[in-house]
Amino acid sequence: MSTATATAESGLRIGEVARRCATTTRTIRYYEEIGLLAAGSAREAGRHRLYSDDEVERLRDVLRLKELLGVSLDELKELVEAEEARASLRAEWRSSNPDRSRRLAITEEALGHIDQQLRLVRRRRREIEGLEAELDSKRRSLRARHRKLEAEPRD
Amino acid sequence: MSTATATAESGLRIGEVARRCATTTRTIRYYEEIGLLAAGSAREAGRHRLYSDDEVERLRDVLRLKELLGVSLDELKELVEAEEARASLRAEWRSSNPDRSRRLAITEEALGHIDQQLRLVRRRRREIEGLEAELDSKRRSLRARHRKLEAEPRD
DNA sequence: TTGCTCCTCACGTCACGTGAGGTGGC
DNA sequence: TTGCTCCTCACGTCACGTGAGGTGGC
Repeated sequence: MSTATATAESGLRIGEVARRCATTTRTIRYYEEIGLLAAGSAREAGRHRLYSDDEVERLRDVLRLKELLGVSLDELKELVEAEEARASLRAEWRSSNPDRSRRLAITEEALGHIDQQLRLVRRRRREIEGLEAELDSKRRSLRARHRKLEAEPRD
Repeated sequence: MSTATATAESGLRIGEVARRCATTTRTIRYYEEIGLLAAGSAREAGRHRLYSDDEVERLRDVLRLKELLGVSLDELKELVEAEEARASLRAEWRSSNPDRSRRLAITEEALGHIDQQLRLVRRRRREIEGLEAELDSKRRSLRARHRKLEAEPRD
């Protein structure tokens, strides 16, 4: 039963990952090449790349940030590194059973990363809303003109 | 008194236009090269390009659409051509004094163009809102965790 | 006349697209 | 074994960036 929809057991191949993330295999390989994505679990040269569901989820998030914020791959890399820092903090949280003050510090750092992303996203939303408001206003005045014309007597 | 802030009389030079649109002279020349911008008023080769305030306004709109919608220059070209169609309709409206049914047709076509842009912008806004909602939810659960930790007894 | 901005090539770069030719796993 | 997807070069493309060398207008 393990066709394209392979289970987490074996890992997903790059083509299926690209399909699930609505991107291309070339893009995934390129991101690995420039160090934006980790080079998936120490594969021997020439062998197939395999990805876990978690890695797919991460890639999807990264692509969405790039798409919606319109950042360069350099800027994106910084966001991704922040994400990775958060991931390693989560790992520390779960494994090494840190004390209360360490837990507080971890939570605060994670909040900082989220807040940074939120600032970028909110600024973007406001810009979009500004454009939408302008278009709406143009539309309203056109609608008003159209109604007036309809009310005018036929010549 | 005509320094960088030249009046509409003479027209603006490309450097000042770039500054006002927060872009570069190279981008403006490139857009002209690929036919996205009209080649400003039949200039003899080698002479300075000059732009009216209207052209600056148009360029700013075009750049904002590209920036916020993340479209390719080919797709952008289609949007610009729709804008130009609207502009020539406005010209017809003002100059040739068309009759009522022609006026209705012009208004309806203009509404169509605005609606197309609005659809793109609204879809984009919804995508951004989705991302923002996810980040907000992550942030809330982190905040909750943080408050719990603060309430915990010091160890 | 002196600066400053403009002009046109033209090669460089970023973020991939697109074959060419070959190997690997169900 | 047969297909299909994968692999690695490597050159092409889009949207500009960045000088090189020269001319134009206040």
